[in-house]
Amino acid sequence: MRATGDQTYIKNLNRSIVLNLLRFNSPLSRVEISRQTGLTKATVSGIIEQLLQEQYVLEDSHVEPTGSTGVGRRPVPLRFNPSAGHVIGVDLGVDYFRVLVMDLSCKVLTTYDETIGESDSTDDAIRRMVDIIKLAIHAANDTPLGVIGVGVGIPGLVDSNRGVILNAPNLHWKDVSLRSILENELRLPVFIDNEANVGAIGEQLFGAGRGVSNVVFLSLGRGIGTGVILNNHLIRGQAGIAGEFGHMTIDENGPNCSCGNKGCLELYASETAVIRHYHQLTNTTASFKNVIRQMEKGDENAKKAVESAAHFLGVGLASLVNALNPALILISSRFDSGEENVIQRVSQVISERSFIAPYSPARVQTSQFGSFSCGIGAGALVLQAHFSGPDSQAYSS
Amino acid sequence: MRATGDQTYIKNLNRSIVLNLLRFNSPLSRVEISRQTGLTKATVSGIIEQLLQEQYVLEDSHVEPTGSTGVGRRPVPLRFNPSAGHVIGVDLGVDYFRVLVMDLSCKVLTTYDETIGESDSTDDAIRRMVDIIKLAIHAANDTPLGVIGVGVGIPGLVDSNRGVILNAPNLHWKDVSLRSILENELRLPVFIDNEANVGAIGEQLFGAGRGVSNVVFLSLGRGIGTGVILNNHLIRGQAGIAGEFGHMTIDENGPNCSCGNKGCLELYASETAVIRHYHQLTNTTASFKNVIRQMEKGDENAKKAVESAAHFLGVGLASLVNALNPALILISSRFDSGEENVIQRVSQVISERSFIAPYSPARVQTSQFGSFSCGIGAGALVLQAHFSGPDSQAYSS
DNA sequence: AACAATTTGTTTGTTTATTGAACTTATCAT
DNA sequence: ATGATAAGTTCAATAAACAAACAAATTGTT
Repeated sequence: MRATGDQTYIKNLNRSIVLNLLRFNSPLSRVEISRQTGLTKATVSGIIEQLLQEQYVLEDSHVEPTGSTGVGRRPVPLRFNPSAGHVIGVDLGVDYFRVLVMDLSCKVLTTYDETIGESDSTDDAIRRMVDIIKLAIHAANDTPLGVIGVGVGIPGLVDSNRGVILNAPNLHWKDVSLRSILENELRLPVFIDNEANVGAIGEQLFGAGRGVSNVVFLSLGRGIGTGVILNNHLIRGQAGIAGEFGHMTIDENGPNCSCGNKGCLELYASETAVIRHYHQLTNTTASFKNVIRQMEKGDENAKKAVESAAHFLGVGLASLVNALNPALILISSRFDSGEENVIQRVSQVISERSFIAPYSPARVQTSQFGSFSCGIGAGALVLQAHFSGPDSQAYSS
Repeated sequence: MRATGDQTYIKNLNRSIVLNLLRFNSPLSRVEISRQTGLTKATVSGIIEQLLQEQYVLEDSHVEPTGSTGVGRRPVPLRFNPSAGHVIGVDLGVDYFRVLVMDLSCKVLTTYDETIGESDSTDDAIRRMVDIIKLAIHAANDTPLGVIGVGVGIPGLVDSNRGVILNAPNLHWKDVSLRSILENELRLPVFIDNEANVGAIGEQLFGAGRGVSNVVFLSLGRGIGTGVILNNHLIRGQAGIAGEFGHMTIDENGPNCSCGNKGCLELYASETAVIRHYHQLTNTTASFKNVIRQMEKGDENAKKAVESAAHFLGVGLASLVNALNPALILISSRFDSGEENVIQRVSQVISERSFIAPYSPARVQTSQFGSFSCGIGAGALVLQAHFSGPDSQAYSS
């Protein structure tokens, strides 16, 4: 327990409100902040003074010679200072990992790409990850806050509460307490979560989902991963492993899925599904990228395989729309082209099949960060924790 | 906006923390509250004094002659006083409505059952509802707080934010601003929501889901309605109409559903589905209750129809478990018997098909309030709003 | 029966962050 | 220059929590 209020609590609360307002709405003057938050000018001045000292915020002392509107003293523009510190985001993939150094607005400053060999053990991979992160930290510019934390996005089941990778089948990792391992090595706050969850957070805070409270992020790859944000909160469920909409049954008599179930969406709408379908039609084995390339060249079979995937994706997402009523669905995929057709098809199937759509349609579009979704999202995860105010969880029972 | 902190805010916050602690953990002494909340004894004393005055709380002055443990002054047991006021919950059904008068712990004190005729218009029905509610209010005992509000559970799409029934196909109601109509008539706070959402809240606060943070409530009737509580919050989505898992596609080539989609779960696992299936097998038309009765008598066809529904329910719920990672699934149905077999079957299918289950199993059981789920839940909806403290939604934008 | 020990609950003064109002600073228009 | 207006600061008042001392109630011990 503990989340009761005292003076410190409300100080933190208001400070956090002001800081977060600036974070996403710079520049703002003190008076403007006062108007938007309802705090008095005096309170805002005090908080700003503190934030200036901590360098989270900068005064645009250039006293903008913006001529124009209105008599009276000019407002001093205050800006959130993204350069006050760094975050590190790690995208852990099946045969690679990528370490990003970002500023406090999740702008990527440096990228480190590494491959993981087939023969590398879990320990080996983690050791190399630690080394690269340490290198990245040392190479980063000095800032008032330094590196505020490290986030990791993982393709698999992650208990984000305890910071444990429960099972990442593609990585062949199981029961790895990655958070505590990294925290011990790095002496920094570490956050880990599923790759799609992290992607959802990144897109919702800094990407295509900015300002939208209910967002579904869908990452289309070998499998299908989803991260769902409802009412500005990522859904995590009892053990922090919610969000596996890719294993929603679409045909209860369908083929077996690696997850043990039958007829999962993933079997019909992932890259793997496209490749398999194309193989069925042409008896040729092609990579996903090649199928797309073929499609662009006018190959009817490739087109068919992709359209089928889009259709099924629409079917699955229609269920999801009925269930969760999101305002926005973001799709992150590795299409080089032809993506717009897929989006359109998906969107159409959803509006045909979801009976909620007429009342509250869900927009479908591509994610903003593409292949960087996971890495940037991992950073966003850290920032979210760092900048979240005290959450009064009163009436918890 | 506005959710910033000042003295009043923290007073409310702490008051709400103490009150809610007592609400679900009476009796407690002042010191015990202090220990559990982290507030000082002095603060707790002050808050309790206020709550005693408002009669939300009572002192057990009987100075329990409980002999026993420990030296020192005996603690004064404090109890939440459910009789401080009343709530009214309305279960609006297809051909009936039911008005419940409850105390502040959602204990049902009086029940008014009314039928709605085929020929009654929406206006007629609402007028009668208003009359019965007014009657119920007048008939209720006098209490310090009186009736604190009215909740209504509705079988259809409800925009709970705006308090509007968007579409209740079975009722043939569309675009009804029920909340404002009732508030104008009754001069009381009114809350409306989908029947299953309301049921979920009721069961999670006062029924079989007490203390569980992640609960799925599934109401099995003509259709399938679901209410989902994640992290102690009901999911509502962008327009407040989330929760329609009954229209999840289970077979994308399945028969047409009234919702416009194909192969929805509802077509395979609702009462209607059982009736239809039984008809297919025997060419006899029987009510749901009759099918159950036949099953109890050993009718193999009836058994088959019910088992099939249970199987499909399991298939659907396995997807839902993968997607939302709930700790508990509560099923509210109108079985008179044989329910346990269904639950067991559902549970088994889920554990076979959900790959999340080994890491975080979802318990399946029957709801506590049965046919009262909706009415009690409607009351719980009001209580939840009434007793929820100030929610700091800091870092929003 | 008196008294120490112990625990509950109250009283009192201190601390702290917000508020509101008065005040200073800066800018434009006449 | 002067008045009007808006931005930002200063300062006393307020309110709620806190910490520590105190009062009350109960048991066990001499």
